[in-house]
Amino acid sequence: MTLISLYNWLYNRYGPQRWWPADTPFEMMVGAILTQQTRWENVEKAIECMKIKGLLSPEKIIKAGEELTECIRITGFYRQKEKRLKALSRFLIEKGDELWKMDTLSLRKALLSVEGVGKETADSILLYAFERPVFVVDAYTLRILQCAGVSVKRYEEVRKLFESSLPTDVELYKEYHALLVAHGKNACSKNMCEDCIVKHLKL
DNA sequence: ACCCAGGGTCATA
DNA sequence: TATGACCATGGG
Repeated sequence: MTLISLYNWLYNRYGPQRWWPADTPFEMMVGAILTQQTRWENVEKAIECMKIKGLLSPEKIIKAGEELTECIRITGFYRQKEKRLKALSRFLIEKGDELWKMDTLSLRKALLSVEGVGKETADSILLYAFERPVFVVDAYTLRILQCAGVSVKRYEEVRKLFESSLPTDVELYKEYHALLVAHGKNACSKNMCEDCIVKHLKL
């Protein structure tokens, strides 16, 4: 059992996921902040609200007040997330187009310097907004590997494990991470390792 | 009533 | 480096 056959197993089980569900790179980045430790369904509501209020741009967000607060309240941690959205917006306005010319490593470092953008959020943005071949590791990824009997290491090591075991393919990375989340939500959430089907796959 | 969600930061040891 | 507290609303 390899990570490639795990992908095939997940794909056969759940089908194509077609992530990230967003119309623009900026919308994707906003979603990445808002979905931290939060159900995606509530993020969708928040983003829809922001669209209706015309707040879905960096320029509007840095100037926004109570309107923005009310839109994102549903996603929880909303005081933090409001600051984070503003920090991200300031960052994007300041850097402008040069971000798209940067090499992936520099871009990753730059993203990590933004308040509220940690490893997973940065890597999500790199993969889904900037289309860079970076494998996104999250809590589900670690848990599923654990369920499957793979000795789980730290974040960076797991990322390198996937990146070195798979062809460097942005579309593959996108689907794979989405599939891991799909399976995680379905059968491998917290304290559900016994029901997590991948443990029977013998990796 | 209780557990958890598509994390990150900060203080502490 | 590695834990733990904290952030906060909403769904099961």
